[in-house]
Amino acid sequence: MLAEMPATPAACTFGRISAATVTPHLDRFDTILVSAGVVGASLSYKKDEEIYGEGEPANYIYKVMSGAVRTYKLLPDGRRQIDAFHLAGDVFGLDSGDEYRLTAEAIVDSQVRAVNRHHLGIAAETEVRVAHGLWTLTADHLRHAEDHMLLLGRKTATERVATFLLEMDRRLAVTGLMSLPMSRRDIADYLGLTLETVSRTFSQLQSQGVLGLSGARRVALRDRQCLLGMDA
Amino acid sequence: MLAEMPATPAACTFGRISAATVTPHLDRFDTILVSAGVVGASLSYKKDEEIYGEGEPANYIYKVMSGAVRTYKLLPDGRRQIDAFHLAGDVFGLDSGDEYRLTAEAIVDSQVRAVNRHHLGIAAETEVRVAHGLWTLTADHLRHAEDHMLLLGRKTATERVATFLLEMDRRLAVTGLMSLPMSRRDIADYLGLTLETVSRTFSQLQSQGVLGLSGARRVALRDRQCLLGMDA
DNA sequence: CGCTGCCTTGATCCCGATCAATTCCCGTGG
DNA sequence: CCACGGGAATTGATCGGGATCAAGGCAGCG
Repeated sequence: MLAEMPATPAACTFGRISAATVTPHLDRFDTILVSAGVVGASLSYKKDEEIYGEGEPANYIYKVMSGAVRTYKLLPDGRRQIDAFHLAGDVFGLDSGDEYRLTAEAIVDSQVRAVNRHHLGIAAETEVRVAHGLWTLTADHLRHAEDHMLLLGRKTATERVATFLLEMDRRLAVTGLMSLPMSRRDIADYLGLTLETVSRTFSQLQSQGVLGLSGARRVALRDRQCLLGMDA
Repeated sequence: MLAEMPATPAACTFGRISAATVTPHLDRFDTILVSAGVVGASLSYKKDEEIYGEGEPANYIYKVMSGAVRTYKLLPDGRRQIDAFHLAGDVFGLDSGDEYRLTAEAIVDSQVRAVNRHHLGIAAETEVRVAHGLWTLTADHLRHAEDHMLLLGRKTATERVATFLLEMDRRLAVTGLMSLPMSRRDIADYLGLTLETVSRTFSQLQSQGVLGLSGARRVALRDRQCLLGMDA
């Protein structure tokens, strides 16, 4: 088993789920794993550590247990497009095909669960729920990508930021206050903007009272209705 | 059976494949159909006719037999983002979930084959090849979406047009001359540009000798190497 | 042959990018 | 606890690519 682990994980434990950071009930991915009869390995990555690189053999499918992960593509000159942020509970790395089409990096110190793709593939051939579950997860990613293409192709800077804030609010705000794991540059590369434009738009929304900032990463949405209106 | 057909098709025949326009050998989608034991219905749509609308119940999965189809999303004020062009042999409409997330329209008079999603879903539960095939098709769409997000978020106008030309060349150029089914506006809404910018970029590429235009829709790539360089 | 919709081309504008300082946190060590 | 260093964020000034506004041109089709 050890031989098939991704290279140089910061830490590595087997067969034990660190349940504290993910809701205890079985989600769709866990159900797939149970159906497939595989467990996977827990791995830890430090901030900015690469989990896998574009073009590498796609041997694992991952689930975020704690922390946050970005997946992105680069142009030869370094321009970067982040296609998604993956938070606790999210699955990433399920590109079909032999190679990863994106690079994945931990945004902050993160724990992930890595599941061997080959094992899942075998299970999918006999256990329909596994195949169906993997399809559904992929379709969810496609849905997000479709929405994001509309944002990148047609929305204004303010609309992009409003969409981003509502998405993050939905995904990680428990109390109405959210603490963003990602930098302004990450947000910019996700929204197809520059970090300056993101920063300016945040400031503008704050001065309009739509937003509360306590430190750059701590955001409180004060007027969701207004943001929904800006979202277009 | 008739009751489950999409509303008001321009024409409708059953159980017969108009094989002239699609390669005769069984492709991946046909293999799925054979495994699932379903055939589907042939339908014809006129230029600009809607095949399905965003938000409608997603009852069918389609394959283009001849012609071309665009799938897109709209913002409330009419801004449009085309997420993909579907040409002969392509499958579209396989959003998982109950509703279509995009609108599909024929770009030119087109024939499509419609397959009942419910039947496929049932087949997928017993026949693993069906489930696996649907997953793979969805993953292909996701791959395209990932590439397109990079284009929409980070590429310049010239790079976008170069990418588009190479994509169309790959997909529909048999002889080195291709005849585009879509208008400048369609191309613009696909690339996240205005039709004027697309037109200007075409003209510029022609004057550079990279491109040959004989009528707006007939394009010959004279220097693929140069386009590959521009593609970034 | 003419009409109508699509396309091209031109002139100008403006949103977001770029260039350029500060300023603000936040983590670290004293 | 506070002082400090340095990366991250904010803010300002200016630029420019692509959008917008506005005519023509052309081709495909009746």
